[in-house]
Amino acid sequence: MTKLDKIARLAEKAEAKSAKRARKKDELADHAITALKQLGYARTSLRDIAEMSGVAVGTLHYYFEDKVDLITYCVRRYKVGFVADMGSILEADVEPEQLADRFIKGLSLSIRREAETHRLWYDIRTQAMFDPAFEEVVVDIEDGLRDLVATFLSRSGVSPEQARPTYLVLDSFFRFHLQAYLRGDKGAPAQFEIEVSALLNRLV
Amino acid sequence: MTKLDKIARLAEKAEAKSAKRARKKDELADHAITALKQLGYARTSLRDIAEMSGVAVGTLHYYFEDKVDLITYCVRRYKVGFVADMGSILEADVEPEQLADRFIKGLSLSIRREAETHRLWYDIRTQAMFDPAFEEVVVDIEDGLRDLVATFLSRSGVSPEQARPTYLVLDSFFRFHLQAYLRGDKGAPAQFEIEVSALLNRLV
DNA sequence: AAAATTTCTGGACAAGTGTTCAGATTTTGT
DNA sequence: ACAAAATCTGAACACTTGTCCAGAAATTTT
Repeated sequence: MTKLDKIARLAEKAEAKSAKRARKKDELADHAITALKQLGYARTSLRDIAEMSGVAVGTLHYYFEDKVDLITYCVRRYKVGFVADMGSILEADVEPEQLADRFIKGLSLSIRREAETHRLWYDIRTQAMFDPAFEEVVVDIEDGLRDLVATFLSRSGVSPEQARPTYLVLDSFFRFHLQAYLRGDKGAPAQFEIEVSALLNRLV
Repeated sequence: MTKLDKIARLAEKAEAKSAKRARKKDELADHAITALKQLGYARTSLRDIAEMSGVAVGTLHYYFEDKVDLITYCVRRYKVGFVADMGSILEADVEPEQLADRFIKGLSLSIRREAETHRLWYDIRTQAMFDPAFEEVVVDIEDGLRDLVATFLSRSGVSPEQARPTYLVLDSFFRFHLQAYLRGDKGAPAQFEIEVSALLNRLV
């Protein structure tokens, strides 16, 4: 075995190790999200998360720097998943006329199915107004959402420079009907579809 | 002195007393707001507020039921003031063409001058997604804001049924540029004016 | 001036917070 | 099988939190 082989072997091992660590991190994050989405950032303690994850508090600090690190990791993880999900809708080979409809339906379905997770995003986004520690993750995610809208628009034949204002409008309606849904208004997602359709038809 | 006179006198006294109490409440609330807008809901303790107000913690509980009562009182108080301020702009006798411009300028000025107070509103609005105790005040205020937009639209000759969607759009841009402004982007209010003008011109 | 009421104080309390770390346990490498 | 390294534990620490309340101080009423 040459020296180069040894080095290659070691690098492989190191990578496998850090991959394992990353998997565990994600596993912990997933449990943390289930706690966070129920209570929100400020009300969720590390002990809540530890209990939910079935580990001791110390373990959390073994994988995450501190509470902020843990939470930003969680929010980033879930929001990346959301953007990917919505992105896959846009990738599907559908007529431009049906595209807007699919996109809107995907959003309203997400209100129904992931309402609690989305409110966590709004919680963190607001926290970022007070705590610079959350600025980076919020800007990153918001950029990702804008890009998502940009690809939607470009596939619908609309100038992509409309991406930011369109994202803001979509976000506003999304948030509003999410809020109504969380208050118990079961018709909110349907209402969201109607109102956003009307708006987008004017644009597209 | 008849019996009725006595009753009238007593009623007067009672009213004066409760008016004094109300004044003191407002005075405490104003101090509380200066603390809250700097730290946000979750990070502001009653001791912070007490120190800022120059009273002991016990005094706060003498005037307010609990922390939630104190905070909802504060938010309601400041937001009523904001709606009144913006409303007075709409009352001024100006041409419908200039009205939109004035309205938008009023909003962007408020980003500049009351950025920290507005972020407190967004903080409470988000808290309401987790804590039903904040639902009532949030719905009330959001109704007030929608009505404000409704009067603006009606004075601009636009159907008032557009009030809710228009409020949502305005709110979305307001929040976004407020966030940018708080991050240090001094040009955000001007950008807000440009983007919202473009949007409203299409509508009005 | 005395009594009654309102207003205010600040210490005490129990419960909770994030973080640390010595040591137990498990996994990995040889 | 042994040693080394990684993983995990949970008690301890130093603070902070909202709330309560006996009693002092100020104000109002008689």
